[in-house]
Amino acid sequence: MGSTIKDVAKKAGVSPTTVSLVFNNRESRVSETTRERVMAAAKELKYYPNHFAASLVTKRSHIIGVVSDSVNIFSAQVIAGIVRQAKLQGYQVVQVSVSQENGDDMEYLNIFLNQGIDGVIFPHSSISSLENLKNGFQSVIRSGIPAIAMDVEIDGAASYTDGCDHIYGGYLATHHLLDYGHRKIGVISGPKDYVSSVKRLDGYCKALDEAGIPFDPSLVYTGNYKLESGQDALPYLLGKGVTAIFAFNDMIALGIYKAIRSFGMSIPKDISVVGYDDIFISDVLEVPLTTVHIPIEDIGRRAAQELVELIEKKQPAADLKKCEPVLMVRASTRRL
Amino acid sequence: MGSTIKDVAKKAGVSPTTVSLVFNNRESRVSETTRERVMAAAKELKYYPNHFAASLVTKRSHIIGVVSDSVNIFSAQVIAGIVRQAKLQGYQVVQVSVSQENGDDMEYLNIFLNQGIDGVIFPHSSISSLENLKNGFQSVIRSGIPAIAMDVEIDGAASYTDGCDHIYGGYLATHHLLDYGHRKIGVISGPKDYVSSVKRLDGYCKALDEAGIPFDPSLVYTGNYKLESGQDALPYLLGKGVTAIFAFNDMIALGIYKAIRSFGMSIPKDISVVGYDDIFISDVLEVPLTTVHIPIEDIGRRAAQELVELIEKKQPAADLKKCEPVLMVRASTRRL
DNA sequence: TGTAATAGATAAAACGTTAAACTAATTCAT
DNA sequence: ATGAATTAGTTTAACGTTTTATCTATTACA
Repeated sequence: MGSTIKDVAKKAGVSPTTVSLVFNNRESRVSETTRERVMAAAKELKYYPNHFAASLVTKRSHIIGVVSDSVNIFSAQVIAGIVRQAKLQGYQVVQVSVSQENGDDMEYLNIFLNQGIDGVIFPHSSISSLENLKNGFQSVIRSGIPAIAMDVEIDGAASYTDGCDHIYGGYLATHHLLDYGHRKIGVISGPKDYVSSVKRLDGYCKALDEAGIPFDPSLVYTGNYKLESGQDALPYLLGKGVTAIFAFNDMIALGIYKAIRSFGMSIPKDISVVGYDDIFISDVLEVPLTTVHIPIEDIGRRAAQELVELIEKKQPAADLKKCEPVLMVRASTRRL
Repeated sequence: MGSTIKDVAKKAGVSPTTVSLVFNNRESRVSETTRERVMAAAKELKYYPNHFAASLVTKRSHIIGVVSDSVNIFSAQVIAGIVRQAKLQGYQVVQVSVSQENGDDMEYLNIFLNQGIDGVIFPHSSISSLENLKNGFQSVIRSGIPAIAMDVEIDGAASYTDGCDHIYGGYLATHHLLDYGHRKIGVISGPKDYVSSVKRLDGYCKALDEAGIPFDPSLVYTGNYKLESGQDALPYLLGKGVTAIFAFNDMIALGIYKAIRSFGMSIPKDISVVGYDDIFISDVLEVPLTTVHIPIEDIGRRAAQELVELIEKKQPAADLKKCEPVLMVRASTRRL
């Protein structure tokens, strides 16, 4: 189709290697004047490097994979961030879908890896089964490709937990409820292996501790970050006599909303609710949701940045400073 | 890294060409016995073809691009469908993000195209500015690469409108409201150039016509499929004295919800609302939204299928039969 | 029986790039 | 003035496929 490096070389009166050098910014190797000559020739011939050819020899594709078997409103935003950051750093993002149904998908993943992907991200809760996630991740690790599993720690490998201070986030939410006079505060968490969930719980405990309230494990319902968790947990927690609930993400909070309605009760009159994430939905509800805001897209960006670091420097990035969650007080919590 | 076609050839006692033949399913060219021998050798050596090398000579990458500058809950689902279907047909999907800010992004798009993408999809409302969408699309078309712009018709080119019968969908929604006794029914549409919007309006008119009610253009507010449209349009339509509103998507309906609340009014007491799309949110609201359900992911799948057809057969797919929207009657509409 | 057709396999030449090793010319330190 | 170091560039050989044309048996046919 287009013109090749040779055409440019000929036109500029240099060797193909020189053209290559120019396009790969090995500035030290080529003088300013030839550099300009080459660029001019390239522009005139509408030359764009053929990445496939380059990949063939460099063994580097500048492509990273995002593995998922489902998208939700949260992971979609994370992925958007990954895509954006990747582009900035000269990488393309391909979405590798592994459908949860059939088991041979990890085989598929392997094939995929062998096709020259530079690195892989398993974004936040985008694989519905933890078992699958771990298998997939381990399979990638074995293949020697840099990989990052967001939010899940897997045998201390190149895993990663997003750069947000979720202990603080959990603290904020809980502190707010305590401040409003609540003493029995229920929790609906995410899965136990999710770092985000563990940390939010830490923050919850910390706030409780500060207020001199003993931690009661029976007030913690282990959910799965999905709407159903909220629905299922509500009756249980109501039974425990809580006056407020800290939902570890907004989807769970929505589940509470849904369930509370079916009981003919209302928020925040009968119960106060705090969510987490601040997905756009929060302020669209009849009773706007009080929630902990985190920069979701940034989290994706960080992951991408981290991965590129891993790919190019062969080592984890010097830790970026964590971003601070901020509490958005809206209408779903009330003073006792 | 892995083994090459030559290793397999050696092990199987055949030439590399033969191995290639086997892996490209040129069944006619190789006997069953050698075929098996080759496969056995390949499996033993864990051989996977190197796509970059292949692409270099075939000029085909088996990669399709999805161009977007933003994701929303709807487009995310569409994209998920694209990814899934693409995988099924042996294609990978890369997300090309074009940020709305700077104009030289179409330049970026060009570079990208020259890197060997087989086809491109501009999914549903994933480019925020129509102008940008058209520019981008045209730029792709010029480059000669098969392209599909979902929902927008662009100079009769290889564009595409999703396989849903939106006229019928618009009819369903309107008919429902008429059935409930509403006579003045407002509309908040999507952008004028969106096929989905035009069709839904057609359906609206058809239903009105059937009921013997003249079409009143002043009851149609042109929105942009976003929440703000709903908020902005509500006062206007209320002023017109409508008793019901057909929002052309659920986001608009959410905007109505938000605005109505601020007026101290309520749904469906003061006004009936029908949405469109049935994004998951619909039944999570305090007043579950009556809406027209369409199979969003399928729409993505179809687009992918269509594109692959275009790529491989060089012609539009024989038209797949359109999918039927179905009305989900919930609580946001009431009998007058 | 001899020739034509066919099935099955292969050799060699691309595809467009980069890496490694090399050369020539210039600069620099002593 | 001499040799070492530096700068700017080139030559050559990969990288792992597919394609085209070619070759060799084998089978079919008259």
